[in-house]
Amino acid sequence: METKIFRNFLGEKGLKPTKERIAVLSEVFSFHGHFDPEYLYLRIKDAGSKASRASVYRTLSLLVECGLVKKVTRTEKGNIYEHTYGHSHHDHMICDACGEIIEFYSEKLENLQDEICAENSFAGSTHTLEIRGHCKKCRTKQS
Amino acid sequence: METKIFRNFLGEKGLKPTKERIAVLSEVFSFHGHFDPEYLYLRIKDAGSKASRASVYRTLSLLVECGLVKKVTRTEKGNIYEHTYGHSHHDHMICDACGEIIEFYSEKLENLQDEICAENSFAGSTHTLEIRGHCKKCRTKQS
DNA sequence: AGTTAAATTGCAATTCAATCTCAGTTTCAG
DNA sequence: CTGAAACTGAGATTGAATTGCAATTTAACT
Repeated sequence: METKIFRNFLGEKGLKPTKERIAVLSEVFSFHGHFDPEYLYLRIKDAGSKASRASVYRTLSLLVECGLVKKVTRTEKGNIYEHTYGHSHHDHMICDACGEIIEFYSEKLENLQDEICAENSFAGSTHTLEIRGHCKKCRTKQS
Repeated sequence: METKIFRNFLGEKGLKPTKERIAVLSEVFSFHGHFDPEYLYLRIKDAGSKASRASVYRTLSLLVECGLVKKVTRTEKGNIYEHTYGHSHHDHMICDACGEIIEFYSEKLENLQDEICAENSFAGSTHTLEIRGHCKKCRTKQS
């Protein structure tokens, strides 16, 4: 399914579904969780496919452009991505103590953000909300 | 006031309030708005003070560490900062076309986030919300 | 004021993610 | 099949950020 979407996207842009691009695509969807370009590059090699770092970067941009992948955040070590197809939108809470990442979703929150965008004549397309603090476990451990 | 806070912070860490550090500090608080390290470096030069790029970067880290300055976001062109002392909490909308940064604050949004934290037994301390899209100007320009 | 150890600076070198260049390769429409 | 256009990989390049280091500055203590 992802493949179909990607091939469609490429077709519409006059781009070609090369082995390298498909290798990147399949690897991105072969696991769950966050990743950075280098990690992905190594996984692709490991999987026996081949695609240079340059191709990984180039393909990643395409995947983001067609909405199959999202750039989650930028760290001091580079960009972090996650695949989004088949996963609904969510935001993150990150525990400063143990690093646990809790995903959450709130319809109300989404609507409120739309309202705020409208108030500012801003056409919002994506957002990132990251709440930092302490998770239940670490809260009690503290006291 | 900022100066007092910063001097205190330096004192506690056994660091020295050098001309360069103070020059960076004053320049940061001499204007309102967002900035990147290079822009700050040029402003300092312009103001007749002197501090190398290295010192600007090093001092900026200290200012973030002591809470007077906040790293707002990371763009493809580098980090963006803002001074926080004397400014209340707000979130950002960033235009993908022209890079404009719009600040906003919503009481409702804050409350809603508190609710969501409570639902997840999470003790939230800070958050970052960044909405990306197109600002009014770039919206109309597009069509 | 003078001395000295520790902190600091600036420059240049370095790092590292990301992008670009370009010659050789692959794709696919006709 | 064939050729034009699209792609690729390797290495060069970019640019923000960091670091090493010799020279300089700071400030605590005489």
